[in-house]
Amino acid sequence: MERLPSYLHAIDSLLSHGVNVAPSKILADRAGVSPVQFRKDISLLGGLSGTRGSGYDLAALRFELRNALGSEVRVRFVIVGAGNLGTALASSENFQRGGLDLVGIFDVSPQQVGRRVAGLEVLHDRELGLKISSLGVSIVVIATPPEAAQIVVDQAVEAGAREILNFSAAVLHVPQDVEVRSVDFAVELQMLALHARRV
Amino acid sequence: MERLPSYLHAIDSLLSHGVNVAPSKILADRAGVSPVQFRKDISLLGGLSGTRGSGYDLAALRFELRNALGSEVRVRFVIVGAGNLGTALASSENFQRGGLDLVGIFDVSPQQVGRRVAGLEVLHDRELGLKISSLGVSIVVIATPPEAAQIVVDQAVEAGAREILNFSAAVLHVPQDVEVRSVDFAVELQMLALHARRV
DNA sequence: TAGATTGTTAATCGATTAACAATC
DNA sequence: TAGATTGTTAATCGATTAACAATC
Repeated sequence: MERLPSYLHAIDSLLSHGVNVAPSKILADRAGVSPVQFRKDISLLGGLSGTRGSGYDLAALRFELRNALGSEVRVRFVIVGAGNLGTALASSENFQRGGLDLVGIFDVSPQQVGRRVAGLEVLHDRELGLKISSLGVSIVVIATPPEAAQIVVDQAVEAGAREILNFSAAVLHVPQDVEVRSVDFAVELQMLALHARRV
Repeated sequence: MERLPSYLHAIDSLLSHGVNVAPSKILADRAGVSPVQFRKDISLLGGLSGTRGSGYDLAALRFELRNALGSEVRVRFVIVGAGNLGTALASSENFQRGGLDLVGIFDVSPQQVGRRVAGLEVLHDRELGLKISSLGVSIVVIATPPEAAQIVVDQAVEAGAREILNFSAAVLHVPQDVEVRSVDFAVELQMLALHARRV
């Protein structure tokens, strides 16, 4: 499931080069997986769009994928923390394919509040709860220092957020029905350091 | 294995609060995993340091973990891309526990080159290869736009890098003996969006 | 001893891969 | 038909969890 977006990306890239049909080998390579895994994933989707002997009709496959990802339904998210990390995330823009809308950026620092980032004015954290409940925001991205993370999450969940993407080093505690995904730079690095030392 | 750093973090935090012995329940909770999983992981390490009935001697456990992670051997890494993302990563500092040394930051933009980030002067990309081979850098963090990522990786691998941490949206191709870990903001968001739409 | 907690074995689960039959 | 390529079944693998015996 987590590979679907990269499949979609591979398809878009091929379509923009004028390719309309491609075998799993090509598609899988562009998405960084094995051809078998690609085919397995696609077949699990149900509405098959491959043709034995030639490959996949990219337009049909794209339709299937977008359907599976539910990309027509737009989802709103906000970023808390307008420092370097928050700014980088807000500016990345590649979240736009995929039906995602960034509708708010928050910070507590007077230096950040009022600044414009990615076309949005940075608001103070105290407005976070209201914004979440009034706009129906369900995803909150945490780009704050670890000390502030849990407090922000508690406010966000209280206001109705149900998915948290955590870029701080903090371990977050949330109710059962809230999903948390965490990205920890230090942990990722240490995994690689392990590999480096083993050699 | 990827959970070890967070166990270490939990231990350090408890030790600094004056706690010397703790049961798996407490430690696991702080690390965000189940007590069973914690015990399983620790027991897999070999040199056991838990006492039935009371819990783990934190100092001993810390020793075991640091040993397993090989934290005494310092590993050098560089960051390519000194934009918001690269700057955020360089400033995160929480990689320092763990024996990791940031020894270089690179960019192609004249506006970035010469600027100081996290105590280091930003160098031009063209110096990347030399720096990697002369300092024995094995980990390269990619914080460039996706278009530049593969080119940078090719240079880095050519110069001797063996681990890549990729924050760009590009799918990277490397030789068999090079390890790549990728963090894609858009993909993470889409996973959460999936969850949001399902509700 | 009784209570708490570890360490381990076996069961479960899910994801990946191998092998191959189906078919364009 | 022959070659290429998909779709599926079964085997494999690894990681997680449940259950419980060991023991402080």
